[in-house]
Amino acid sequence: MMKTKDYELLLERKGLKKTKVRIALIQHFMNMEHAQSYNDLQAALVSELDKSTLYRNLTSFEQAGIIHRINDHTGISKYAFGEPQIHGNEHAHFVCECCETVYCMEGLVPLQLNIPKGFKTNNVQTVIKGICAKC
Amino acid sequence: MMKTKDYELLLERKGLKKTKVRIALIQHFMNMEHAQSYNDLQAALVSELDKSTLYRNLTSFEQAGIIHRINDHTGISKYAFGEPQIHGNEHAHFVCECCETVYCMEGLVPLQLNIPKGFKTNNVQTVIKGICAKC
DNA sequence: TTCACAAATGCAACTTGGTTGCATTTAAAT
DNA sequence: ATTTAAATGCAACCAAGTTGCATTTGTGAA
Repeated sequence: MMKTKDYELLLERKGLKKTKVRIALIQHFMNMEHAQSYNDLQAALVSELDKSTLYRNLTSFEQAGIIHRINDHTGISKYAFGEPQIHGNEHAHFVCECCETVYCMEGLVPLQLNIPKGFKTNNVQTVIKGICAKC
Repeated sequence: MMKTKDYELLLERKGLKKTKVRIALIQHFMNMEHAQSYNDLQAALVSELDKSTLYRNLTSFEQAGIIHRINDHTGISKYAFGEPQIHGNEHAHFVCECCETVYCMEGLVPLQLNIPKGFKTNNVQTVIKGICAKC
């Protein structure tokens, strides 16, 4: 997929400084296929990363479109590589009720709702709960 | 719709004691057309209700199917009268990006996702963000 | 009606995800 | 090498929600 050093190009393109923390973070996101919580990240990035630094970088990355934030209805935000918009529509997320892993589901969400008059839809977010292939 | 004292029948039927707090709570839910946050409830139920009592009752009510909990992706749970299951499918929720009001949307959510092999879907929750009729 | 018991309440203390203010450090442009 | 704005780390903080425990209250049986 991505060549070595592509994360540096990514940071450059977004006008973000290439700091140690950011490079470690972005590499980790590229290696993980599942969404990561704050705790996942803190545990994975061995070198005791500061809480506020981590959260601030997650926010920067999200704003830059490097990662997207996922709310899996546990109240705890998770983050995954890539922008939420795929083909102009948001993708759905699958939350395993057993292992709590969050998967990004490719494929559009065809949705025909009867929204009442006067309501303007901006975006639709779908969370699917169930049991994943591993459980 | 509901006759006077129906909330008492509701509590009885669910095997819940008819306490002052519960009667006030359930009446409030019946009068409110929109989802209520902890703060909404605390502000509405004038008689300084205890935090843990309120949360515990919200949990009981949810388990009994009197109310349902809604996650509108702000990280703050909201609660609305009624069960989430309508015709065997969960209804969608509309969150106004302006006034933050959460509306329960009637009507099914027809959904055709390509869930990968080995994934078992239990339920689907949809949050629609946009601008409501009042804003 | 009263008695007894389980369940509900209220209080305080705690947990946790996330934020903020500020001094120090560092990336990178000149 | 110098400068400067942005990033980091630390501590203190905030808010949503939970827990343990003593007290009160609803309810069913005597």
